[in-house]
This record gives sequence, C-alpha cells and structure tokens, in this order.
Amino acid sequence: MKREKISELTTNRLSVYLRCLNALLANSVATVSSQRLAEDFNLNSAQIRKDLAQFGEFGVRGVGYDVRALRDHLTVILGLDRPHRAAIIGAGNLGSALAGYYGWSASNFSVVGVFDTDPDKIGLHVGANAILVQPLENLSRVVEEEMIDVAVIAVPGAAAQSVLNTVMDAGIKAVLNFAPARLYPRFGVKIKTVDLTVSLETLSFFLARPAAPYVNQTGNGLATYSNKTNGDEHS
Amino acid sequence: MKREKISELTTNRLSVYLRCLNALLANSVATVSSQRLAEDFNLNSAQIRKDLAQFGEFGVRGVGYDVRALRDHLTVILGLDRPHRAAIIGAGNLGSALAGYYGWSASNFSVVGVFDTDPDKIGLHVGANAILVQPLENLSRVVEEEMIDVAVIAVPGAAAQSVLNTVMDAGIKAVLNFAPARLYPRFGVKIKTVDLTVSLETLSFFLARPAAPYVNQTGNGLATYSNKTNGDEHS
DNA sequence: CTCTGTGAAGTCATTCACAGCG
DNA sequence: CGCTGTGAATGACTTCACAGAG
Repeated sequence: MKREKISELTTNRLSVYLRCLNALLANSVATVSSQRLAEDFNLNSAQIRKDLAQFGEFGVRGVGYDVRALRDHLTVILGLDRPHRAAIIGAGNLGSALAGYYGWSASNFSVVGVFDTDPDKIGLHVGANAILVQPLENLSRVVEEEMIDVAVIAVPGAAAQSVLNTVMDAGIKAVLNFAPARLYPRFGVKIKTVDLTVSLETLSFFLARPAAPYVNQTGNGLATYSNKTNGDEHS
Repeated sequence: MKREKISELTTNRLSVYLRCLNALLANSVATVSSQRLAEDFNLNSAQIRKDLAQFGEFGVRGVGYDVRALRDHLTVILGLDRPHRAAIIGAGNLGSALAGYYGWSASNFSVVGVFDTDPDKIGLHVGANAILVQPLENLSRVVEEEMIDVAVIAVPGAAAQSVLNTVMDAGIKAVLNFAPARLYPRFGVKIKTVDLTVSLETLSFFLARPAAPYVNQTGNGLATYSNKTNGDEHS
C-alpha cells in the first residue's frame, strides 16, 4: 500500500465498486475475486486490485475479498459512514426535482435546505418532501445552523459563478454544479460539474457521424467506468 | 487535417468551444486566437488547435479564427444544425424536471414525449410545458411518428437495462442515462451516463480527506474541460 | 494451485516547441 | 512580425505478467 494522491478516476470507480459490492451482498455472496468482479462488471481485474491496494491490503491471496468487509472499508474510505447535509441553490425545475430525488439517502446524504433569489419562489415548498424555499441571504446562517457541507448549484449559467462565490463565502467546500458554465473555485474547494449541454451535444455529434463515430476504447460495450471517458458507453 | 477517430474527450471540448464562441459573438468579438481562447477559458492553446485541426483548417496564420465562421463550423460538426427530438422515459421527479428543462432548445433539441409504465403516472401532464405521459408500450410507434432520435432514461437503476432494451428496440441510437446503473448497449448505440451517485460519493471522498485530497492536474483552478477528469474542478 | 499486489510495458492524451504561412 | 498546424516529448492511466502469500 502506498499513500499517494488518489486520482478522480479512481474515486469514481470506488463508488462503482461499492455499488457492486452492495449488489453482491444483497445476493448473499460472501467472497469475491477481482477476476469475478471484473467479469460481472466489465472492468479490468488488475485495475480493481490496484485501486483497492492504494488504501490497504484488503484481499486474501488465493481467496479474494470478503464482500462485507470490503464494502465497509469502501464506505469509510468514501466518507459515507458519516452523514452529509446538502443545500440546493435554485428552486427551478431541476433544483426542485433534486430536492425530492430519492437517490440522496442511499449515499447517506440529506437535503436540508433550498435557496433562491426569486421572490416568487421564496416561501414555496418544493420537491417530493416539500422543502421550504428560503432567500439566498439566509445561506450562510443556515449552513452553520444545519451543518451543511455540500451545495448543489442548479441556477442558469450566467448566475452560477456569483452563486458559487456566495456558497464558498458560507464555508462550503464541496459543490455539485449543474449550471452549464466554467466555474472558478477557490483553493480547497471541490467542484463537480454535470453539464447536460455537453452531454447532449456529444450525443448529437455521434448521431451526425454514424459511420466512424468514436474510438471504442475497450471493445466490450461497457466502457462506463473502466476507462477515462468517464461515464460514456458505446459499441 | 487527418480523418481519424475522434475521442470523446475531444467532442466534449468541442461543445465547450462552441459555448465560448457564442459568448464571444454575443460580445461582438469577430476574431479570436487559440491563445486568447485558452486564456479566457483556462485551456491549453495547443489542444484547442489540435482539436479543431482534426476537422479542417479553420484558422488563418498570423490572425486567428473568425468567430462566426468557426461557430458555424462547430455547429455543423456537432450536428446541431439539424433539430433533434427526444423522448424521456420515466415521469418521476427527474424525468418531469427534464421535460421542462430550458436547456434543450439552446442545443436544438426538443422533448416530444414522456413515457412511463406506472398507471398512476400515465395520463398526467408533466414539466413546465405540460407534456402528456404515455405508456411505454407506445414508444416504438411514437418514435417513428415523431422522428425521435434520442432517449433519456430517468428510471430507477433496477429498471434501466430493461428500459434501454425497449429504447433500442424502438430504433434509438443515442441515449442519455440518469439511472445509477451500468448499461450494456448494442453495437452502434451510444450511451452517455450521468451518475449522480458517483458524483456525490466522489464529493464525499473529498470531504473525508481534506489534507491530501487529489492530484490537481492543472494547478489553475479550472480543470473542468482541459483534462481527462472531465467535469471536475478542484483547487 | 489460486488469487493478490505490483513493477514494467503499453496505450492514449496533453503539452511543448517550432517550421512555415500570411 | 503573430499565429496556426503538427511532430516530438512528456505525462497519465490502463493492462500485462509474474513473484509470492496462503
């Protein structure tokens, strides 16, 4: 085991491994080899071993990995053993949907506040669990009171950097950004951008050249998490 | 110019370049050098030139690129000169929000149908523009009638592969997937997955190790589109 | 014998650096 | 001159292949 910097590609895969392990656990599988994991999920077995080896020696030679133990280790490594609390900025379509998204709890996240600057939105209750929309000015106070550690930016691109600044001023260090904009974080702040425009336009490019569309980097039809294109599959 | 396979990393950047060019055009900038583009948007100028050179010689030596002409070229290259029509599968929170998302039209997309299998959802009108939710069985017929070429999967992970099969049976070749699941496409079908679970868990990992969190690959605080971590910024 | 952990090799992407055009 | 287009150099990630533990 070496304590080096962990690349984002690795952390993305850790999340996938955790998902796989939970599925195996649900099927009462007690032990799994990197080979078996790789086959089931179209990854390279050496990559799985290398990824895991960065955090410790979890495997048993000749046997494989204990599913539950590895699951627990990954949960701790990913920081999912402690709850996270999120604020959503922007109470439009997307922000409201995210406020009621069922996927948060599986990763030990909860949405504890929705914020907007539009007076027409403030005071509304949005999402499946009807969270109150507060003025953005409240953010800093609520972040402290509610121990919020993650912000989700769901505002138009033009407003995104300004919102990010407000979010950083409130002391938040981790941001999930849905605005189609390049954002400049301060030192020590992590942003993850989900850019639907880029995704759509890449699909459009594919449709525009059906003959020789892409380099298929793996040839196995499931490039999703096994290579650096990061979230894209093609065959 | 060489006619080779184009990597996904390149197409993602093309989309970003197009966005930048539109912004310049809105500011009445007529000509731009790769140097200037690189500075404004924290990219490497050689990479911009290399990306563009794969499709033709658009620049003028000693001068730079004509903003409007390059914009028009990229629009055609990305296939955005022709309209695309999308179906959304899954009328839950996320699917409904996407049906009313304002970002579609900027890329010449329109949402022309929403589908679900839940009898309670069928017949409802969802999203900002109140699109009727139809039974998934209608998909194949509507795809043909409405010339749909893109599908958006917004269903729970467990149902995603089955929905993808239905979508592919209907003849759709490009899919945007929001389900947290690894999907197996058939040959000639392109899938782009937006996995919110992976994004959240990566943020959680960052928060769990504030000391030596990541390799910062560029050091400029805007790694977003300039490197292979693809959508992530950190400083 | 099986399967992990890992150095070495291979593949792919980015950046450098410059020849050459306008 | 300045800037593009591109070979060469560098760097990053993945895969191979095997020593060694159990």
